[in-house]
Amino acid sequence: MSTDQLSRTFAALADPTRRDLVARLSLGDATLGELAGSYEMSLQAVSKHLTVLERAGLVTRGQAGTRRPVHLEADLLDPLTDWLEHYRRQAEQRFQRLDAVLAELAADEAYPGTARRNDKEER
Amino acid sequence: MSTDQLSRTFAALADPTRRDLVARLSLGDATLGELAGSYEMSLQAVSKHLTVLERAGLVTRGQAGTRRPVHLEADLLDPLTDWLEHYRRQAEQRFQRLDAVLAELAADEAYPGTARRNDKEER
DNA sequence: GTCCATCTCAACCAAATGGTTTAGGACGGT
DNA sequence: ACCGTCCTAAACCATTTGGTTGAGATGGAC
Repeated sequence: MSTDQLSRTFAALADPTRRDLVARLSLGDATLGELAGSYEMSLQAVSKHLTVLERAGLVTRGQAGTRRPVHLEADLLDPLTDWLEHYRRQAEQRFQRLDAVLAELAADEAYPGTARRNDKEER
Repeated sequence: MSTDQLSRTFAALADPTRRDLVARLSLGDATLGELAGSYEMSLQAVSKHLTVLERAGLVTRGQAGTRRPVHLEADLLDPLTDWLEHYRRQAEQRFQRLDAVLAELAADEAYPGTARRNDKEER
């Protein structure tokens, strides 16, 4: 899991049960008991999953008597979205540049037989 | 890792080395040897990381003689973004509804002594 | 052909993950 | 004061993960 925040958050969402918990909590806070009812596994297992989400900062647990309402901190999803968008964009732009290069090559149909092989890098 | 696509993809990004590989590949294709130079770990370890990215569909390996250029399939990041955005939005909307309710309560200042307890959230 | 570079495969290992069971602590209601 | 509910803690287990090393394949260059 590698201890850094982004890794913890991605790892937290790399499990269907945990994603389902996030989905449920996006509709409103809930207690462990309420949540655990929906899954096959033991209540303790669900609690462990919540702990994982908590360590990623995605979730906080309140205190109301013996109940512990669980609350989703949805803002914490933003860094992930940002990361994903950044590199998707980067690849997209690079692709468009490559596209432009190819278009230019097509335009230079003047000299045909030039072995163009692997122009892999342009960075 | 749980075998489903979304889990595999989230899990693939839950590692700083793998995220770095994606970052590098977003700038252009590269071979295993080129990539592996940048990391402390063995070339085989980097290859394993690439395999993880490959099984998540984020990366494909070509074939050019004995070289295997690695290519980022940046589109595969979209489902993650979609998932994240969906639940962030959901929570956001719910929060706004709650906000409206609270505003309405505040408007009903008729009876003053109502214990308001912990309205910890305000963003 | 021989040699070198690039990459894959397999065995092995320590540590983390995802679950279980059992036990116990803290509150609220009666 | 007692009981039941809600939750946490801890020990244990199987499997996965992230790394290592060593030993081939495979293909290009000479």
